[in-house]
Amino acid sequence: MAKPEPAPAPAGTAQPPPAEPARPLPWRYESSGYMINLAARLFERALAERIAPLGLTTGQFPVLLALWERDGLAQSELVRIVRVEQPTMAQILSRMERDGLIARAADPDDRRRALVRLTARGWSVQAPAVAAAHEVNRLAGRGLSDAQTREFLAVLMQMSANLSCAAAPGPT
Amino acid sequence: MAKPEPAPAPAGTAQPPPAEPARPLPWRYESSGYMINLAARLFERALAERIAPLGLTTGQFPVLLALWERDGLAQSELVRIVRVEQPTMAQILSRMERDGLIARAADPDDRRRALVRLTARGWSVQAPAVAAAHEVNRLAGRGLSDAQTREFLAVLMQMSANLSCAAAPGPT
DNA sequence: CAATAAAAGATAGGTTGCTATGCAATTGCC
DNA sequence: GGCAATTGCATAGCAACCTATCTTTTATTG
Repeated sequence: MAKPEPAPAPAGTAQPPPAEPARPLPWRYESSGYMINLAARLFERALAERIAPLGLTTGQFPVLLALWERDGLAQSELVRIVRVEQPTMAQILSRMERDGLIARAADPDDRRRALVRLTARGWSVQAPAVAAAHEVNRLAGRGLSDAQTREFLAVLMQMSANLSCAAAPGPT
Repeated sequence: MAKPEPAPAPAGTAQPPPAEPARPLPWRYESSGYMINLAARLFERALAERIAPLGLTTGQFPVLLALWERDGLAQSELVRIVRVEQPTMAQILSRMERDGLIARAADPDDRRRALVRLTARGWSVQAPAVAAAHEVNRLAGRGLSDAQTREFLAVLMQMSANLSCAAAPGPT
């Protein structure tokens, strides 16, 4: 019947002695990729429901972070910063323009480029949106020490770097 | 001009003395949610390009893992195991059926339920697909000790548990 | 037993991600 | 100067997520 399987008991926490014959964790829970994917979806859901009242979506968030830090970037620069593919960025920017968060103006120096500028509304959501993101991070990190969180972030960075410049093993 | 920003140097690795005035890392790199989202996308890309030759996609992978472990599950059980919403599962199963990975048969005991069974092709991709996933995990974890990886997985589980039963703070 | 509630699944519509492709503007090279 | 390569962006099409809603079947309950 396949038990409900509602999140494996938080590892590292003491558990009552298992009445069952110590069923081993399914393999997936020892796979970094599987667990990262799961955690990423949970983070996204948690953020989505908190920024929806602001009229924001999760995909817009990294773009806003970049623009709040430096307004007037071109699409190609946002692509490099946010690290999504160019058509993904084009699509997100279209919706942000539609929703009045940004405006695009042609770059006079290079007519191929379109500079992205925040509107008043784009600026106005900064404080509450950042607060929502902080709250999700705080909630997720409950029960973890600062050292654990820092080490966790360091591992994430190492893994991202490992996967960044790693195409599939070419059939040499 | 916004520097290229091609992956922040892998933290924990020695870096040459910064010639620049020690520009602080943008805030996003200290956000668990941001970094998990980034890592998850990189994992997904790496897995996708390795299982594409098998005719598989990343969304099908968790479903296959569940079915390889126990064939003949109902859609609702897969939903609980894989932890996606029901319409997402329905869509993935439709494509898997279309692609000849699974077959759906009505449950004689409950005519609402449709039992999902692997086809011969669904079984045949198990070994190479699992090997591909292992390779991605191994690649991502390069330079990390076993202890680091275990601690990393424990943190991911804790965060997933924290975010699982955590709706937004009701406007009480 | 009949009416209602709950559960399983399908469908519609939206966002985010990808690849592949096409077009226009700029750059490089002879 | 002129032609090719590169760069910036848009579009089409698909997969994987989501919420909202509907139908059908089973379970509950008065």
